[in-house]
Amino acid sequence: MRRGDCVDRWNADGESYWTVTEGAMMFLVLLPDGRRHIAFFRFPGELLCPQLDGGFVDYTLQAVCDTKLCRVGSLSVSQASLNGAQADHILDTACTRIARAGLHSLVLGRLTAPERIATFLIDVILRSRLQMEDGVEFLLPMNREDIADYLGLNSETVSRIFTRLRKVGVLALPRPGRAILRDARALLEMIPFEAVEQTLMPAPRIGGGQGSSNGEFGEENGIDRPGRRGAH
Amino acid sequence: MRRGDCVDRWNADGESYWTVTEGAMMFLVLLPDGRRHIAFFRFPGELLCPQLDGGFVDYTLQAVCDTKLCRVGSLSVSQASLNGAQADHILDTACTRIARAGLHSLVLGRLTAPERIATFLIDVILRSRLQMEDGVEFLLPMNREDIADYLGLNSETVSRIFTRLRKVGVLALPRPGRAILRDARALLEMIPFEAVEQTLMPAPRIGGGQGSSNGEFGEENGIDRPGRRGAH
DNA sequence: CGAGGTCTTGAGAACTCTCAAATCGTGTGG
DNA sequence: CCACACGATTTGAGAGTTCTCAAGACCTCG
Repeated sequence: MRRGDCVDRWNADGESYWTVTEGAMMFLVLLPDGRRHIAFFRFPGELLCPQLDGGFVDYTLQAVCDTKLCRVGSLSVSQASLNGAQADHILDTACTRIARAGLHSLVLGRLTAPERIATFLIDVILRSRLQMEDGVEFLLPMNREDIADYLGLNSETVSRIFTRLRKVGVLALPRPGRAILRDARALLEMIPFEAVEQTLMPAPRIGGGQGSSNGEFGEENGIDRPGRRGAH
Repeated sequence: MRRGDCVDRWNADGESYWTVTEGAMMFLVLLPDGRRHIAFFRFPGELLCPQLDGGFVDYTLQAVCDTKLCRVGSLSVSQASLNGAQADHILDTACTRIARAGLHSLVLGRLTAPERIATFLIDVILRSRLQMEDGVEFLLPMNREDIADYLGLNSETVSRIFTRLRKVGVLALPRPGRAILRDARALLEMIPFEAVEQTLMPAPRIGGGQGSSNGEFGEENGIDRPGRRGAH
């Protein structure tokens, strides 16, 4: 798919789901008066599933850039049709999304524009399975307006902040769609969270798959208890 | 419990969950620099469950006012320990929360202060199982600051908008903690959504919820490519 | 090399916030 | 029962961040 191509209501039969293989997808909401809002981006490896993504009356799921999807299955997200491991995986994905969504509300409700951008960049890097280290290069396929609509800003503000980050030496933007982290520490210091990793990449919370640092997929499904989680 | 009382990390054993019986609870996040954020409120009948509510490193679950909780059980939210109906219910709750959270992101990211307040009030009324009709009286137990921290505003702004709503005859506030809807139509017209009920009160989407009347499911299929749809 | 779109930059406006003070309401103690 | 004290709410004035509108620069693609 190319930028702007849609997966229309993306559930032919109400049950299909996909993963992103390459590129990125965005979930776009358009208000009657034209305001635009992007509810989330999905990167390679992440699941697209109507039941776990929905909640809007009007939306489209669009490709951010050249993107490939892989149809995982036509699966009723219901206990009746899942085996235990599948059910736990679905449920864990759901919980991770609740966590992410809650964090995003905090970002939109309480962070300044620069803080939102910094949080966004760190999130992109971590979800790309990269380290927060100087020199890492990462994909940033969405344009300024997409980022703005995701962060509750406008594109000019996003642009100004990117410019500032470039001038301060935090970030380099060698070509569109691509970015290099130049000063990881400075970027981390821009955001008002302490436990960044745990905050942005919530650990699985269902069925005990505790070791995985991969927020989106808890491929483990043992049934032992991780005990109390979170910072105390 | 009285206002401010906490359910500390509310999962002694990591597995308990409750419902609110009376009053209201709020999920409070405090940033290191003192900024306050309320991720959600829970009203009577709604479920409190760490796995389905979490995602923050630091939070407290506090009573908004005099509140009673009822412990539903000590239940592992995992396929292994649930029967089919329970699992579907948990999963459906999770999906509803994803939906709500997505909507809340839109509210915080793209709505003006008066729109946020109007959306909030309508949400409170609908979740109290009341109709959007002139004259309905409803509980509004949270104070201005709580509302502000939930909506990404500050308490003075909330207060100003409430005052305006009172003067315009949309709302009456006979006593703290209680409100009367005077002009339902006017309140509805303040918000930029069309299908208010479906937007604010998402229908169940697990286990047969699919065929329902809202336009959420079951249209055409799969991936379409209407050329490029991103550019206007 | 030209066209179209994206990104950048600037100037002014708008909305919301901050700080401050007055008012209101409730609970307490005399 | 009344006075007082404390917290919550309201209101005002000014400041600040972000938005809007606009124009120019840049880049990619044909």
